[in-house]
Amino acid sequence: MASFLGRYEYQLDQKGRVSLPSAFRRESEGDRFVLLQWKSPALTLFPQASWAQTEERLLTFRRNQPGAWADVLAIAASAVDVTPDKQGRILVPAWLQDVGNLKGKVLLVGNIDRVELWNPSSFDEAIKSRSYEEFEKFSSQIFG
Amino acid sequence: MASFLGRYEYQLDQKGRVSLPSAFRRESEGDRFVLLQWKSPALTLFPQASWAQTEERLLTFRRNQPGAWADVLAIAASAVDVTPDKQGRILVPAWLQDVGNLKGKVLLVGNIDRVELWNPSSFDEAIKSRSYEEFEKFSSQIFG
DNA sequence: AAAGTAGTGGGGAATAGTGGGGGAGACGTT
DNA sequence: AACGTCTCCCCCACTATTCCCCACTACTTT
Repeated sequence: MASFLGRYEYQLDQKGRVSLPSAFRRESEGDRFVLLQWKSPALTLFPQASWAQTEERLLTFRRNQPGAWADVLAIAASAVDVTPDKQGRILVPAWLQDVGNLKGKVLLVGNIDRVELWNPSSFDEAIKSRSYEEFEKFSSQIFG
Repeated sequence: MASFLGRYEYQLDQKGRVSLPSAFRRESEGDRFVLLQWKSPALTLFPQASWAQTEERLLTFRRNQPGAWADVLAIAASAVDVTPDKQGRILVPAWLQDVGNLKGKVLLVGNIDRVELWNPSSFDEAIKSRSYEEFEKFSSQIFG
């Protein structure tokens, strides 16, 4: 299974393309991904394989929890299929650049089974705003 | 299986045609669709294949819940077969434009196994009127 | 030092959306 | 039966976007 780790700060060019770090390309078998926003302001990139499972979950949700239809729709509407070009870049559609607040530098962050795209300063804030005590507890449970 | 994702804002021309996004055309094998309204004010477009299953469900419904005959009839009456023309556009009959409140710009939204046609501002309202807390719960169940 | 790998930039061909002319067929009227 | 109207669909033309490809640079590897 893919395991995406590390952070890479790359350029979003004028055509809306970013390079996918070659380490990430190597990790994922196949070159099909789904890019979407579900957690503002970051964008999330799933390899096709794990997206298929997510899609299943969305479908059962839509069927069993009719009240959630708008949430399912919002997620599907924010998503796109993407495939890297020969240079290993993916195209970020304009509307996702907007909601992700991306222009110029983009931070590509590995998150184990997925990749997140962040505006570098939003990422810093998100990381810094953690509680130190909580992190202590958390990390000792994981690594202790 | 087809997986329709993303949002596209296209023009409904004076003849009542809208382009089906090429991404959607690629997803669906075959070029036969069924367009109808079952959830106001949106219109829904099913690829032939998944419509066949829906039709089965309608039939068993009409058989097992005789009280629902009028609902089944209403749905069947609102539905049309549509096929894109050589330019990839579908024709939206006038009565569906009315009930869908479509004129000028139309938002075509992927909803996994189907495509929805929305008046852009109705869509925004529908999306914005969701509860933030509910979505938090929902999305952590899906993506957590 | 040469060769390979990786990120960045941009030209140009192919694809996709938009608008409208015009012909074929359905239908209703005379 | 002939005529007119309306609808639908094919075709052509124009424009914008997308994506394929080549080139340049920096850095690493051999």
